[in-house]
Amino acid sequence: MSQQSVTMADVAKAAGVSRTTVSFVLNGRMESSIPESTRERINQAARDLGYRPNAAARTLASKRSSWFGLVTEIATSPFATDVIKGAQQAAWEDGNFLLVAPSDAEPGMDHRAVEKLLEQQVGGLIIATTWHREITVPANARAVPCVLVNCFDADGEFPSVVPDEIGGGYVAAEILANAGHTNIGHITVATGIPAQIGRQTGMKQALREHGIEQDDSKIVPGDGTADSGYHGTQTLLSQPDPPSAIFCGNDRIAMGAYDAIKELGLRVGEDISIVGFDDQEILAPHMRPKLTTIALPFEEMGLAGVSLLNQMVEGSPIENRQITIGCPPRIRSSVALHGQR
Amino acid sequence: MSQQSVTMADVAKAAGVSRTTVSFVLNGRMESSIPESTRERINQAARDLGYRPNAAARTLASKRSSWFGLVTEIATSPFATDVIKGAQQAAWEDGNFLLVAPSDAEPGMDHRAVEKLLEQQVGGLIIATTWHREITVPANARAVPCVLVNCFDADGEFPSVVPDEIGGGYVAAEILANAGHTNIGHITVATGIPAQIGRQTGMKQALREHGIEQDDSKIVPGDGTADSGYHGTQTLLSQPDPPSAIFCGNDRIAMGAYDAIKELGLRVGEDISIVGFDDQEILAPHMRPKLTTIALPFEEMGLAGVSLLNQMVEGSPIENRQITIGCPPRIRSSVALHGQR
DNA sequence: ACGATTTGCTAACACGATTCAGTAACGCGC
DNA sequence: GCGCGTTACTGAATCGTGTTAGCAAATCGT
Repeated sequence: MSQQSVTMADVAKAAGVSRTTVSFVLNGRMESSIPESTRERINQAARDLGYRPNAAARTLASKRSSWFGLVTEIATSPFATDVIKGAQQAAWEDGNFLLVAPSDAEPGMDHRAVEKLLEQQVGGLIIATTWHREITVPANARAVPCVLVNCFDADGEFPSVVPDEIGGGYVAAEILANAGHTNIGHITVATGIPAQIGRQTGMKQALREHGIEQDDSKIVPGDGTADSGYHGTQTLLSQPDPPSAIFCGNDRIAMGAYDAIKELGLRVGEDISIVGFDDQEILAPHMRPKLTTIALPFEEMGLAGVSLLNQMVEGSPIENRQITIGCPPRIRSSVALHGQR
Repeated sequence: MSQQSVTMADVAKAAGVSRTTVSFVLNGRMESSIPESTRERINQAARDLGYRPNAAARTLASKRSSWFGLVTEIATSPFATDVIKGAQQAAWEDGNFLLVAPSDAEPGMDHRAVEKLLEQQVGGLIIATTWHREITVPANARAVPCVLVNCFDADGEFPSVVPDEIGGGYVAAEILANAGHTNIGHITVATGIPAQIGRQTGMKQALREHGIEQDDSKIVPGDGTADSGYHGTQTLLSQPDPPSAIFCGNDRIAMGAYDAIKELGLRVGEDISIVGFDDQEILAPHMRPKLTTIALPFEEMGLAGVSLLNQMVEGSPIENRQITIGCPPRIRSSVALHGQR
């Protein structure tokens, strides 16, 4: 109906020049010598007619598209948002678009998603996961430059961007150590995944450097739920020498820990200090007291992924194929000074 | 480099037919009489060569694209995810794509976003917001069919999909009334927005039908934060005849309410019953006790939006321009029977 | 056995850009 | 007034597909 699309030819006619000239002017090709007067005339005509370039035609003719594909598990995640946001932002600034495809549910879905994206002529691919882990990349993803975000492949064939779990664990423990705590508990986020291994490694290192030794009984396995935090905390606090501080593997665990502590008649951030992990925005700043935690830099990871992809598409050499993004602490009110004075 | 794109012409040559025939077969045009044997030969050739259709060329030639544009505030929202997810799913099932553009930050951004999407030849637009409200639609959105999700325009020019706030408020109050509560408090989610007005209206209606009259002092204004829930609850419970149940305008308010109740030495779900609103997945099911709340149907709204858009694009008449999606209760453990026996 | 219909395909134009190769007009030095 | 370089453009091919119109051969009806 109102599909009265104005084409370059229309603009050309209106300005009294050829399509070629219009193309040069509108794309800002300066190497062709076209006087300011003509440029202005063409731009004016384009504006008057309400000219809107046809991206499909452009893609076809130039063999270069203005978008990247992002494959992610939309389903289970408040995190996906942040990755998308960061990637979106970076792409948008270069005039690029993000085509988001879901990789949920059945296996093989990701292969189909990549296939669909390739059909759309994406210039590059980002594959992102909601929790940090190893994945096997669908074979067809090799057709274009591809970057992994929050995940990695076994042989390191693909460049990847992951959070610095070790650094995060280190900072968490350091915060507690610096506050004077020497008896520190830890409830793990899960067992055997990069998040748990990294965070625990970082914690151990920080404690060692502060001359604190941590008994194995102070580390209790959790499963990422508030329930596991609740029970883990009960376990820790019922020991003969209960810790004065607990590093919780994630914010939900911290949430459960709060409940257990309060039920025992103790006060979080006074009697017992807590540090979480993830910095979930609808959780951590709203807990009482507000949770001190370590942020997972999803937005920055999405951003870094797109930057990396841009470099690859432009053919620049990649100096660093394994980018880790720092996990910055968010100091709030759940850690108390503990001390010997 | 590996851009060895296989075209229809290649498939045609391999199968020993013309390009036209390949196009017919691959698009499943049955009105042209082509024997099964030829079809099979062509399909085989396409598979062997790894043929992948070029969406840009297809869009250009057919003047119909396989994607919709979704404009949303990516930034501030765990909700955006769900809308995207629902829309994604619906679009995907019809072989369509969702092009997601951010409308954040500066005003005018949404206009630019729509412009960009139109350049990509989107066949329709969805404009979604993170909280239910009135918006002014960018003028250029009228170029293609356009549906509003979780928002609406002043004159109802555009079809919209919004949550049934009144129904949600009704159900929330009904849950409490049915449990035997007659003295019910309410902490509003904000002041003067559709969510507050609708939920409060629904609550009043339910209470009236149950023969319960609610004093104005039982309604305290909140601002959507946990803090306002905390203080609101203190206000309510320090009254001469404190309520036995509180309907919280959202889940974060409920979170604050929990803290206030526990601090007073009372037990949530036993001494005081709580109903929330939103059903934030990383919050409500993890609270202790698990929060009974009313869900905001973001995913369904995204889905409904795309369905509506599909109808419009196909030119079907729209029977219902103002779709409201129900807000279903999620019964958990924060409501206790209160009673006269 | 002959015209009419069906079957099985193909030629050719269109879509809206990009881009390479080329050219007409003009100024300028000598 | 001839050659040369610059300025200001334009023509035509190309990208990969959709789509209409039509053609040759096979089949059918009588």
